[in-house]
Amino acid sequence: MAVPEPKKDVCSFRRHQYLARAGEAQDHIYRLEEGWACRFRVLRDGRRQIVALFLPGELCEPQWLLSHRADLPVVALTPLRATTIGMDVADAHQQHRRDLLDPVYDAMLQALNRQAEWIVNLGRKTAAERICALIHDIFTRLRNNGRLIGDRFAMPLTQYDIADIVGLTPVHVNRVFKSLRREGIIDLKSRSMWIADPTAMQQLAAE
Amino acid sequence: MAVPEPKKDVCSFRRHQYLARAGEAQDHIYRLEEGWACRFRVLRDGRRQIVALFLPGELCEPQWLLSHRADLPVVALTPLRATTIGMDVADAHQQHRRDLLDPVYDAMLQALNRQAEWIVNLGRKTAAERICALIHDIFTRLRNNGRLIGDRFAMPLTQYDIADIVGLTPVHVNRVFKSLRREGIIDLKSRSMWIADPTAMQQLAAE
DNA sequence: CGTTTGTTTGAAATAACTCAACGGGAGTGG
DNA sequence: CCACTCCCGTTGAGTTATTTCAAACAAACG
Repeated sequence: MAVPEPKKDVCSFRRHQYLARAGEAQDHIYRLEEGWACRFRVLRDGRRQIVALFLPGELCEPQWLLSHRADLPVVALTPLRATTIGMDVADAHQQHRRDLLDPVYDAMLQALNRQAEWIVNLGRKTAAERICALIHDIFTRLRNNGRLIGDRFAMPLTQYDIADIVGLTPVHVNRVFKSLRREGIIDLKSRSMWIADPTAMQQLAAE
Repeated sequence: MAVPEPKKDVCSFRRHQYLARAGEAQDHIYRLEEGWACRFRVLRDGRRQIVALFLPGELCEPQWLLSHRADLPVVALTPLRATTIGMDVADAHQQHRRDLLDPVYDAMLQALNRQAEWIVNLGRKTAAERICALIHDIFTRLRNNGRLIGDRFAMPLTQYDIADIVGLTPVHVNRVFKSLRREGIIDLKSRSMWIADPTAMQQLAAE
């Protein structure tokens, strides 16, 4: 009996284009092939906080397969190429296709753990520790997805983006970067980053 | 054909007793009947951050059914009574028992949303806003579970606990409480809390 | 080539922290 | 029943990390 593989449509987004609006119904999730995206929340007075970061090679918002709904907006941080994974995969439930479902559950569990980690970062770490934690997290995830370029990796985030991830001011993010650079811990030019020592970086992140 | 209902064992814990240690394998989850618990993380230098709060009537760590593992420790904040929900419920997958599974998935989705909300609170809100958000969240959840006592509700958290939730110092938590009390927004005595106006409280939480 | 977006820096203001001390209440043991 | 301890709440004074405001500069962009 032939079970059809789920169909994968390709789609692309411009920078700052929405992948989902708050409250919108969703009948598919994304897998990012190229480019970065994030989920965020804006308070009434304009304060903005990014609550999830999606890197190339990762599943974006796997929990939509359970909730069928985007609770928060998702927007492209860079130009983006993605494939869609439709709800038909959710029917794998009935088809005993754990092989299709496991990556989705896995991504959900990872998301849950990463969010817990960010609560720790925001609640209990200094500015420098938060930024080092972010850099180390990005480095590790890009490496896991085979996205290192020599001893460097893409860092397309602006200092405003980073500020909205680590819960600081863009100005202060800039000062921390300046200090990390001065001490030779990182090198960052034209959206490409190098870090001297990943293990040392993890220490600085107070992991 | 008779499908057996999942068996529910009752168990109880003392305050500060662990429901799970970090990294431990788990073959069941809990439903809290009475008492509060939390998941937390301690950094090497002792800084502590609570990343999830579990109130009476709620499922505790539903994602264990997927991961079979406690990534972070869970501890009782008060004396605790709970029932267990075993892995056999996970087999509901194969039995098409969505009726058993839905509450679990629902709890997972709620946990995910609450965590996102806390990232916003910690990243972008002032001390008073964070504490009001916590009070409002607790009030709402207790009300949803029918745990209000007249116009009051149980608040067994110490100011140390609260500090570790909202990412502040116990001393500063105390000062914020003092100010909320002075303005007649809350009343708190002998572990029982009253709030003047839930809607106003939500406003103070910067929503 | 002008415009916009992002980075960098300085000086002053402030929210939250640290340190230190005291007081009350709840157990506990004599 | 008292004394002792421990935990928790409370308060004050001084310090610091981060923000705010303002401005200039660089880079990307159409």
